[in-house]
Amino acid sequence: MRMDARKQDILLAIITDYIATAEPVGSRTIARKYRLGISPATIRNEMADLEEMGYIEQPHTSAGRIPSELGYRYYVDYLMKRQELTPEEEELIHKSYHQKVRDVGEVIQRTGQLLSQLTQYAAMVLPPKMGASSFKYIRLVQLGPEQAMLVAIMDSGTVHHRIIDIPSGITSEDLETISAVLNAKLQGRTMDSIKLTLVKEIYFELAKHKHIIELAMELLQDSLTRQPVDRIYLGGILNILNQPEFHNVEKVKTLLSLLEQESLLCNLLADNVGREGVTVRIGREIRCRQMSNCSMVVATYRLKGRPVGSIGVLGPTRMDYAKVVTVVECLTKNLSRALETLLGSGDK
Amino acid sequence: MRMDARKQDILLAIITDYIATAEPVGSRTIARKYRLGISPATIRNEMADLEEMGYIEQPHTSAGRIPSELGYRYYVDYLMKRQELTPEEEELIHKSYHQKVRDVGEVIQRTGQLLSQLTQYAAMVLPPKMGASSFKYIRLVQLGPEQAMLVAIMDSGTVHHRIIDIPSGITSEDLETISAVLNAKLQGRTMDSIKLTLVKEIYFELAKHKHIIELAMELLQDSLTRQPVDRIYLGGILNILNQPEFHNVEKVKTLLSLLEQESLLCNLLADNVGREGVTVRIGREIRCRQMSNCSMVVATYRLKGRPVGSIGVLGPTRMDYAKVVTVVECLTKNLSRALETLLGSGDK
DNA sequence: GTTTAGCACTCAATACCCACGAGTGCTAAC
DNA sequence: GTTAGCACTCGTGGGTATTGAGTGCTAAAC
Repeated sequence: MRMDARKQDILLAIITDYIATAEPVGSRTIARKYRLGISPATIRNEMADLEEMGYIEQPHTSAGRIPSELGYRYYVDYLMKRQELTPEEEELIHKSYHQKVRDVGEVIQRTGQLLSQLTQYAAMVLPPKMGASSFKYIRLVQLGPEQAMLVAIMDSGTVHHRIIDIPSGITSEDLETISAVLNAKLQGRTMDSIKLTLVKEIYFELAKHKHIIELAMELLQDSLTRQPVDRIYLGGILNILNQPEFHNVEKVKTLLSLLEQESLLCNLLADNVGREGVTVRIGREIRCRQMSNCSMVVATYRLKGRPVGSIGVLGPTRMDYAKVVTVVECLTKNLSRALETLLGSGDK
Repeated sequence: MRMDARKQDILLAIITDYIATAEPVGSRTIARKYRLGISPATIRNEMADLEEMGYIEQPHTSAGRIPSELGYRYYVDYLMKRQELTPEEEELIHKSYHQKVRDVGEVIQRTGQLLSQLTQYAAMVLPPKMGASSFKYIRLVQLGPEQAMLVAIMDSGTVHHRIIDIPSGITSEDLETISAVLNAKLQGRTMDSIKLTLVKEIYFELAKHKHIIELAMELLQDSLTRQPVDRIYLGGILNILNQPEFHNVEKVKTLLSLLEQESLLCNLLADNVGREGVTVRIGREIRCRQMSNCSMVVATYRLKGRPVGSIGVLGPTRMDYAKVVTVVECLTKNLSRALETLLGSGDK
């Protein structure tokens, strides 16, 4: 699948130039800008080959060449070299992560902002997955005669809450009893590890409060299933409008309509959780027809060694991969570290 | 400030037509479509008057007229008649508000979705203001050796939480003591009503735990100031791109850059909290230069009689005011009612 | 005095044409 | 294998003509 050195040089030149200018690049341009020591005519011959091999294509006969998806893939896999961050960028990152933060959401948000700011594309951050974190504290608080608030604090530093209906006979004391039982049984357990046996135990424990047991069970069940529908951080959409490929409003509309579907984005990101390193998805490699002219760069961050979420950048296929990959990698590490310190070495 | 009936008819025709077509409307069109029993020539004369009075203007000599901001204002104040909702729309609203909801955020979100769906413009919803609601339950839970989670449940059904640093000497029991004191002192009090005297009382109570008192105070203080920076619901931006006035990408960019500044939107909405009924802000009446070609329709919703937040629609000045005003009014009522039932008649 | 028909005028939008130039592929010479 | 030369393609940009919607004004009709 590798090609000879000169073809590589030319392909690299084409891609580099196209990423920088967004204009189809011709043989003259390459000969002039990238001193490869060969004439335009030779370059043309090589380009004809490259086109036949599927790495580049021509928008129309009298235009230069642009990279194909295959071309980008080759570039990302073999040609691209990391583009180190500038000292200013390093500084910005460092400052961002050393501000005082109050909750996980804030760290997530700050990461997203950095991501879009540094790359100038759209940024997405999937918050830490609930399933892998364990219960720290659970509490039911009466709100009204028929409503109560269920609050669960996880060791990952997230808080989940919801209002539930309760039968009108229930007193505050009842709720406290339930809270106590739930705490005793669930503390330290993860969402994922709540098995039927455990549920039975709780059931047994609560037998004396039979009138509320169904409520409690429903509630548990529901929490289990509903959590994954968490909100994603999405920012820097504006950046993407500065890209020439989105100068026509139709394109913008199709893209925005996709970005409005959070669940779709969640899935795209979640697919990646657990993978090692930085993943680059080019064009149709994102399994989404309307994003075929986009690319995604995604990586997974970890908490206490476990992969819990991922961050990603979305831009046109003509994206500055070298830069983006570096940024994503760097921020993944920083995010992991920030979460670690935020949530203390409160491991177990 | 009122004008004679015929001028009103013509102004109404111009605005109605322009809202529907987004095209400058000429005298012929009016004579043909709106059978006012007068000839184009007469209409032209009247139009010249209306232009002189400032209600309409001409993009260029050989085009029809479009309403000016003043024209829209006159329309909204005197000419517009409510456009009732269709049975299907009523049905949609009814269904949305009778689904089971789990927390206030969900109601907010659903309202926002309805708002953008029914109007086809961008929708904004400001969540219930914290300041006016009172503490129901407060709790500090240890997360790690130097972190704890502070959770506050408000009677408005919202939950606030943040991670705080704690000196490493503190035990879970300490935290429970603090929680107990805070609960005793703050339960039933509103954010706004926490005065210095109360803070002193808490201070006194906690004197024996002197080593953590500063923490607790800082925490309180901080909660007080930081809460208003709450997240706003924003949706249906896509709708607005369908409007012909946003067919050029530059416009889209300036608008989006504004919409990304949540705090700005919050202020725009918050300005309105407390006002009776539905407020319409046309063009530069929104105090924001870059939104001069937009209008906002805003209304305040209530909880237990107190105004706590507001909802609004943002669209081009050429907006279907009749429809939007009806929708906003209707959803405000529904939202108020939904919150009321969600949070129970747990009044005090 | 008000309304209307007629008419000359304006001006954005559209279509069309043409020249330009960037870029190619091919051929033949080096 | 490399390169210079050349004919060919085709999108772009600028200029011009045409069109048509709409106006303001004037004079006649009501």
